[in-house]
Amino acid sequence: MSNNRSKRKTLVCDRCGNTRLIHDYARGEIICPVCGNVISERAIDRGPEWRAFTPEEREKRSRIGMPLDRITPESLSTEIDWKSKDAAGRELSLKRKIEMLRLRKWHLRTRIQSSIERNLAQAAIELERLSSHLGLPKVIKDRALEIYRIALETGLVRGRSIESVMAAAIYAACRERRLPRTLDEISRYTRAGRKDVARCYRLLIRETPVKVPLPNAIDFVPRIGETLKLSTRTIREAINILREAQKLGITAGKDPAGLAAAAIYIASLRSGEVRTQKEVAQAAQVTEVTVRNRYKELAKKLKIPLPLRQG
DNA sequence: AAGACGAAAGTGGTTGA
DNA sequence: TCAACAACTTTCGTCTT
Repeated sequence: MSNNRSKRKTLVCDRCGNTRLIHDYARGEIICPVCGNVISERAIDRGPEWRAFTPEEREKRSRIGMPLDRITPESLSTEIDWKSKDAAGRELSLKRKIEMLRLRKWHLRTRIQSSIERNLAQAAIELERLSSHLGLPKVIKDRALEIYRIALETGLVRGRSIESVMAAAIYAACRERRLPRTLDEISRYTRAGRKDVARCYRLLIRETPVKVPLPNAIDFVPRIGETLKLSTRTIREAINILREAQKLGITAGKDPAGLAAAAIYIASLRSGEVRTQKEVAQAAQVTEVTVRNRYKELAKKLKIPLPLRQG
């Protein structure tokens, strides 16, 4: 298939010579679908070279984790005691006593402050690790840290891992900014696992003022379209299909990624930039069957005549 | 040979008693 | 806490191009 969008630099897999490479925007990588080679131009911060399909596998194969933290709060803090004597046991002057009182107060505050700061510092490391895996832009990272801070100040982190709360914060930030990342994608890189992250996320939504708009299939379209290297015209068409579907109210309760995939599939057939169900399904991270079911449904309800042929 | 199709059984999450 | 439930996945045999 010739590439009519020749602006994109043609890359060749250096292992098998394949030229049809898949751009994985989620991880900021270019991947060879033939041999699985990763041709990322960004040499740093690749995803793991292994793939895991079950939590057990993930556990077994993961070699990374949180840095060991031997610096406990106790080992760092000092105390200003309440005796009003100096080191030599002499009584202090009143002026000096008042000063010491102020110092103590300040010191105590600093310690509480610094416990939050320490947690945040740890969380920031985690954020950096996760977002480099996911290729997140700075706005999302900033917002995620903000949300995390809110969670921390609400006391949500206590008893939970920094990792999973941070993952939840990232997920919330992504949805808030309408840059959809699935829970799976985000939790893939955490030790905690999807379920834990989901629980933290729900808690986050319930217990804090952080509000997130409902997931919208249209938000998924650009990313899937990009992955499939579709023209903006086709992408726009897919969005229009979804708008129509939403007007008819047939999108409720359906996986937005599946709907987006179906709309893209239809649009691709219509525009002649044909993609197979398999390709679309892979890009949207749903199965072929779901694409099929959704697109049949959309075609029927929107009265799009079938079968669709290119042209 | 690859893609599309659909049936049937299985899975994980939600809801409501 | 349990069962019912809807949406999605897996698997597989068949049809179409």
